[in-house]
Amino acid sequence: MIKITLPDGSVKEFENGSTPFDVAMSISSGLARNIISAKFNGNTVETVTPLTTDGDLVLFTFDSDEGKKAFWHSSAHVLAQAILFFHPNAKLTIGPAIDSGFYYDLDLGDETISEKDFKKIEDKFLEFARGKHQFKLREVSKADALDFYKKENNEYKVELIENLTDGDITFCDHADFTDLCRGGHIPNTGIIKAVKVMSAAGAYWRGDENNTQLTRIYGISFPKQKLLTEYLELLELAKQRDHRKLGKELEFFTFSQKVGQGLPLWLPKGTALRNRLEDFLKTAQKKAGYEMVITPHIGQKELYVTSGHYEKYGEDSFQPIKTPKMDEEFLLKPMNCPHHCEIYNHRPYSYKELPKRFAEFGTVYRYEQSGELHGMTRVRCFTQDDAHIFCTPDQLDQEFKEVIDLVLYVFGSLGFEDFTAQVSLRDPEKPEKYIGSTENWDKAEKAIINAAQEKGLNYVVETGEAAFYGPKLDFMVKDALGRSWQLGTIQVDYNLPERFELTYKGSDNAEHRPVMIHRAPFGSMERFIAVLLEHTGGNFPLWLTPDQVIILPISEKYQKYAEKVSDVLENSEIRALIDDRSEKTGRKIRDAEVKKIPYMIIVGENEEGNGTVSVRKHGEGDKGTYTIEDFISLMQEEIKSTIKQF
RNA sequence: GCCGAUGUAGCUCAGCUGGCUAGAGCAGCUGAUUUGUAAUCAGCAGGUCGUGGGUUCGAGUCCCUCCAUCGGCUCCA
Repeated sequence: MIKITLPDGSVKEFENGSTPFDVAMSISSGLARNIISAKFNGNTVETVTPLTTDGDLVLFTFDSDEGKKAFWHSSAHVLAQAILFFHPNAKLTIGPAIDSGFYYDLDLGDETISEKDFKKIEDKFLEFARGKHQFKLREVSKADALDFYKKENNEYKVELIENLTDGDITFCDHADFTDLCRGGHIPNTGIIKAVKVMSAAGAYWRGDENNTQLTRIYGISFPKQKLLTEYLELLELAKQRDHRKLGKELEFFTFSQKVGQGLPLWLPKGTALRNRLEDFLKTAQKKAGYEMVITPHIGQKELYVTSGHYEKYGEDSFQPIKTPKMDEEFLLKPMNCPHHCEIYNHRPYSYKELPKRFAEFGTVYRYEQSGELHGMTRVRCFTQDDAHIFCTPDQLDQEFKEVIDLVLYVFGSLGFEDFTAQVSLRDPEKPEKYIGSTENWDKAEKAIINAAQEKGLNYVVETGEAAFYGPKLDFMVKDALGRSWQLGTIQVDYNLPERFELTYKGSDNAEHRPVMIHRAPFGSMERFIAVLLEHTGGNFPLWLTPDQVIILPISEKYQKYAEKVSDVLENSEIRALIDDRSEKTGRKIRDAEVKKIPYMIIVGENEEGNGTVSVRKHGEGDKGTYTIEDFISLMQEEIKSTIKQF
């Protein structure tokens, strides 16, 4: 007999060799029907794996993340089986579960799969699924495994197996399909009731663009048709919050083929909102001891040779601007730091003057690959809410922590509670990707991790994600479709002070090197506003929204009164419009609702007579009648409650 | 840059396997209407069908080039 401990702490005895399925059966047959995966002593096991020791067992249904993972990973096997049916010569590579669904990467040789083929693949998938084939894991020796895939001429699997240790290799079979796999499957294919092939894309083998490009097929599957329908409806809903759609509808920004790819044009309403955001940060930064600076949009090539950017990116960026003078070349600035270093360098500093904090809403130009451009979240011209802090090594910890506070204040004020803090370190295997000494990198990485820990941030560490000049602490937020974008960023840099020979005079009367912190709480105005649009669906906090109130006179007769109300609001710094079209009130309300204007004020005979306004709130409807003064206090209260002081 | 898809009026879309002067709704303009909590009515105007080339008696429709956009990959100072 073995003792199995369940998550609720209860311990039960079972025959040696019982499976997670047997355990589930002993609890209820309903649970047994629904369990699709299990963890034994922390390791993922199949529901049919015999348990031979005492231990902790967790059972998973589709409702848990682990259950979904097993479900989708198993679905990837069936997907590969269905694709092989139509493309028998395709070579399998890998097929993992992802956050929503799964994919399988295959080398199709000369064949292709496009959207037209999805339906038949789905049909074949479901046909195989209905066969209720069991997933059976079996151990294979390294030699046999290599032999199997060498016979199939599958160099990808051979490469994978060569990196595995003998005795640790398993194949998974279901029906006539076999795949190299370490396990984590659902009991049988019959549980998969619904599948949707989402898209086909190219993906490089092992994520390296020098390798063959494989065909990646994305799919998602569910144990019930209804869940698939709901998922697809959710996707449709998410599309309604797409910043590209909302940005167009709300007239925030546009693009022009004539101006050029990835070069956004900010329209008046978008500009108004952006300026308001900039003012919000300027106020906080002033309190935090920053000083604003302004620098040119171009700089001599020499500037970037000094900074090291030219060597790193010269070939892949906007090419130098020539002048009538021979050998004179300027580059559009891809970042603000070199300019800020030269601002620091304009005079000597005493340690007593540090830290110096130079801030600039600096517009930068980067030649992003054409395939990478994406609405406002990835553009070729954007404005960073940049600042560079020059401090003594002793001040670094404190400064870094204060910057974290500022970023958290900005995120908190705008409702980004659901973010991930990511510490990006260098890849120790690829030192050629980075500039600067190992010693400085060690110091910088340590400083970031310390600060993140002391601030109690819930962070993840990503190796190899550092900038080429230093490690970073990034704040990642997801868009409507769940894609992660880097917004706020804080970076420690020992290299640029070195390269620009920045110094300060210490108390010992000797020259010392300051440490530099790059930081941008928004990241860039473009990306921040894009993600904010997706989060709010265009319904911004009252303080930020371009038009706060629209006044709707019932007819021309009340135009004068509408203007009077507008003037009073304007005197109280409330942004109001008047809809003076000769339309019915219902129409004006509809249009104002579509424009997502937070408050509508209806004025007619009653209001003019009593000096009042009828208030309607966006998305909520009629709020009743207020005196103008009461309405203004109502607005001011709401504005105050949505914006905190730093 | 690579893989797959898309591109018709300011916006959203129709236009079957190539065949009359390319359609609709919204937005716009003109006129009527003077309106009480999500679309008043009528008329008008608006497109060299992304670009350039080709096949054909004939191309929005088929083929190729380029451009842009979308979903991914790689990249992201």
